[in-house]
Amino acid sequence: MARERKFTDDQLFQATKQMIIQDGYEAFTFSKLASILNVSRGSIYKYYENKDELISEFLMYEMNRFLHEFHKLDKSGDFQTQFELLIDFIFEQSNMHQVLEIIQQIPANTTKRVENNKNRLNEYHIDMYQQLQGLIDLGRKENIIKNHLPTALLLGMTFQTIAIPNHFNISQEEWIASIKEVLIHGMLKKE
Amino acid sequence: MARERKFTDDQLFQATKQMIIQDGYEAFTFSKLASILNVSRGSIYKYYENKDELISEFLMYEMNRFLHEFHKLDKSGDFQTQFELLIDFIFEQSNMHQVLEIIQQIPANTTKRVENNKNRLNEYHIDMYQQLQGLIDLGRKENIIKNHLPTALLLGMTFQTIAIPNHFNISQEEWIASIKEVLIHGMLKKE
DNA sequence: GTTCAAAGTGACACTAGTGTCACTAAAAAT
DNA sequence: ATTTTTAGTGACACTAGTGTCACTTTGAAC
Repeated sequence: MARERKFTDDQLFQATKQMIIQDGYEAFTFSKLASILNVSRGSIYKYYENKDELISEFLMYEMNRFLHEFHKLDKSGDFQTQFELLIDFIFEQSNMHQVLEIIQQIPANTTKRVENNKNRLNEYHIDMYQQLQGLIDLGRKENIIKNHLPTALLLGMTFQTIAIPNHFNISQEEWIASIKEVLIHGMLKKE
Repeated sequence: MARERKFTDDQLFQATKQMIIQDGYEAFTFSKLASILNVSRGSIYKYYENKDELISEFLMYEMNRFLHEFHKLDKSGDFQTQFELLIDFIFEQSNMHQVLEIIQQIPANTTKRVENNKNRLNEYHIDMYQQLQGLIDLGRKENIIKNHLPTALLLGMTFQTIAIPNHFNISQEEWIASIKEVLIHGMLKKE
């Protein structure tokens, strides 16, 4: 086995996540990462040829973790129950939103490993989207969702809610309950 | 007046906008800007000490333009009319969303001119927020908005809708109409 | 204890950006 | 035509990052 490693993949990915969530893709550098991990920059190149490769591996890792949690969600209730569980889940995994946005920023023209990861990330994304589509379809089968609203919009609006800045520090509980209320029944009182 | 300028502020801001919308704050460089404007990098330093200063001036310019348009909106109708006009307006000005996000990314510890601009941008932001708050208050006075929903959330959800990716290229018209429908009445049919 | 394979290092050459400044160019004022 | 004033230039020194590689370190296997 030879020499012991000074850092695990988990440590590396955790540090990467923190850097990316805080400052975004561009601000991520091997230098900063190396200093967080207390190793020399050169040692990271033993495992990743460059930044794009490292980040694409990180995204695979995060995506796997996320999908694993996602699949554990209870799929037995009716539409509204499952929809509310989904929103709770999205808020539990709130920084996943920032992580997923990074996928778009990986440039083309890199190594095969990166291209490979990008393709697999896309497949994962489609897989997840299909499951969510299944949830909306359930609502349609129950005949409670307005027929003319596009599925893509309903999912988009749902996911986008986690990016709304809560400047006034309204409690998480009230915040989430209000989001559910608006998405499901709208902001206006019933006449 | 001496020698003629090779580029106007408008040209400079337009090029800046394009670069920032396409690639974000970090990717903006004096080198690229200079090459778009067909001047030497050095000449831009005649007007702006550095990137932060240039971008903060650009944001002032954009914000002024945006607020000017905003103030022209018809404020005479009832809540629902004005709200729908607001959403139409937001989509007309859709890249303003990306522009506003840049404000957060200007670092601290720069020149006084930058600090000054940041403060004024904040004031503008508050000004706009108060007007929007006025709109929500109108809805409350008309007694048609559910009382328990926080104003900040309603505005947040409204503004966030422009960032929803329309991957399936649903027509702008249908997209906006659906957003209005969900925000106002929710995704579920009335029982 | 020797060997050897993998982990880690730090110096090197390179790139792409920054900010400055003495200098040149051009248009307006005299 | 000369002067003045401002616009613009490009070379210079600097910084912060990249990717590489010969070399050192370490721990397990023999």
